Amino acid sequence: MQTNDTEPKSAKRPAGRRGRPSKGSRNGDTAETILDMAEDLFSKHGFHGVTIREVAREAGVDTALLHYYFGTKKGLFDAVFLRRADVLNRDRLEALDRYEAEKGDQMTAEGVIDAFIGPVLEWQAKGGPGWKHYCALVSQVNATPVWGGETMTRYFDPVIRRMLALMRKVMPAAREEDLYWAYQFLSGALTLTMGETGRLDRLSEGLCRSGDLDTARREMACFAAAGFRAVCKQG
Amino acid sequence: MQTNDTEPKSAKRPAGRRGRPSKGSRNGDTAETILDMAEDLFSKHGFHGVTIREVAREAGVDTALLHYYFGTKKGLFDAVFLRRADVLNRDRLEALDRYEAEKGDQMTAEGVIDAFIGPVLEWQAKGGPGWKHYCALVSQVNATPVWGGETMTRYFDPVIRRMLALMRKVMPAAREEDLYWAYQFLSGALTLTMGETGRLDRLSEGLCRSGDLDTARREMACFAAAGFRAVCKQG
DNA sequence: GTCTATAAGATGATAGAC
DNA sequence: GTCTATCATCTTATAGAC
Repeated sequence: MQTNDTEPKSAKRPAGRRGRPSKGSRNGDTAETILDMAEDLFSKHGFHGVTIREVAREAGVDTALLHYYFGTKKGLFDAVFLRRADVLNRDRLEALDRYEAEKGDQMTAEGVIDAFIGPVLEWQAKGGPGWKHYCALVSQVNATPVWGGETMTRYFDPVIRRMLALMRKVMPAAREEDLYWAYQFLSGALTLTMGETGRLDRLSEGLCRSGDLDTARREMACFAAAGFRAVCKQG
Repeated sequence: MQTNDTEPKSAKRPAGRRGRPSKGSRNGDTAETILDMAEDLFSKHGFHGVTIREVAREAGVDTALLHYYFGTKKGLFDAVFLRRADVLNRDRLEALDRYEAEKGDQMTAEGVIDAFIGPVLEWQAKGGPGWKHYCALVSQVNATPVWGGETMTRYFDPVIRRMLALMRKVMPAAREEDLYWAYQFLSGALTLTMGETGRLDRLSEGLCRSGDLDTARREMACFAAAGFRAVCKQG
């Protein structure tokens, strides 16, 4: 229905229960449409702020169908969260690997951070509305106590560990604690940017746009690289 | 009930409708107890994840009383959010003013940022559980689309503008866009830290603790100051 | 696969007694 | 101030027809 999400790579389809529909609604995949609508609504109102009736209405189906595909409301949410996590993880690991292979011991903090944040901001900018919604959802989950932290850990820790491994090569004398704190600040900067809340636009009275993700990427790499170096007493 | 919130300054009491209770429950201020419980629950589950019945039960009163004091559920939420915002804004403006008065044109980026984040992390560390809940709540609201951004703007913009004004004095040649982007990254770092989600603890396998706010303050000032300088091409 | 019908309970809010 | 009682609505979820 709105999944024009085929820019950097190609999406997966880990549907809640089945894979192939065949008839009925004129579009290709009903489960996918449900996920798109759920993604949109969850990203705007959070898990508790959305009812499965709203999702069903937006998707043009009955609530019973959501239960058929995803079991429970939580099952629907998890399916939404998982769908793009795989794509994101693959692209980010690939970007970090490629960067290391290219530069070897010529790597810089800027380069590592750019490889880490690049795929995210790329999808957010060019992946269509679905990806924008997904990024906003991740931004919210990251700020949700207890289960939000656990969810982020479960899905995204490997990429973060890979990034930190590269950063250790760039700054061999860095203390471990400093690296972790610096990562936390980068994480906050990235997830807030993924929210595109429009706060920056209002604050700067239109001078900056939250949606200008090329600028965000450049500025964030510069800001965070300097931050890493300072905190880790390097350069 | 749990408001041992008298460390840096003293709290205000902008109760929803009345000021003075007189009899009934053995504690001093019923409305304040309701606010404490609502603050706790909202900070853990978000606005939609909490029912006024739960708040009433935790506070040991009937739901009708919540409506008596705060009108609607949204009214209750706003009262929670406003209660400590005044205290926070006063302290932060004061800290920035004091820093400028002390240092004049000897100010540094580190110093400005420390004055900006100091009062927040101070309350979070030493203000008791109520302040911890409040900080986690702000962290979530900051990541909430549309109304979250508007809420943050409404309550906290003056402090931010004051901080940016001082930063302009420290770095007179900085471009405005760069200042705003740098602020956004600092904001993300600060609000994520205010969440104390425990994510850092898990990621670092216990090496760093989210609740170690003295370290957070020191590292954040160092990280963000270097970031500001780099992005604004100064120093 | 998709829908109708409905169970079984929770929700925000109000009127009015004390 | 505080509670009891209640309304009208909405909630997730399931059974079963087509």
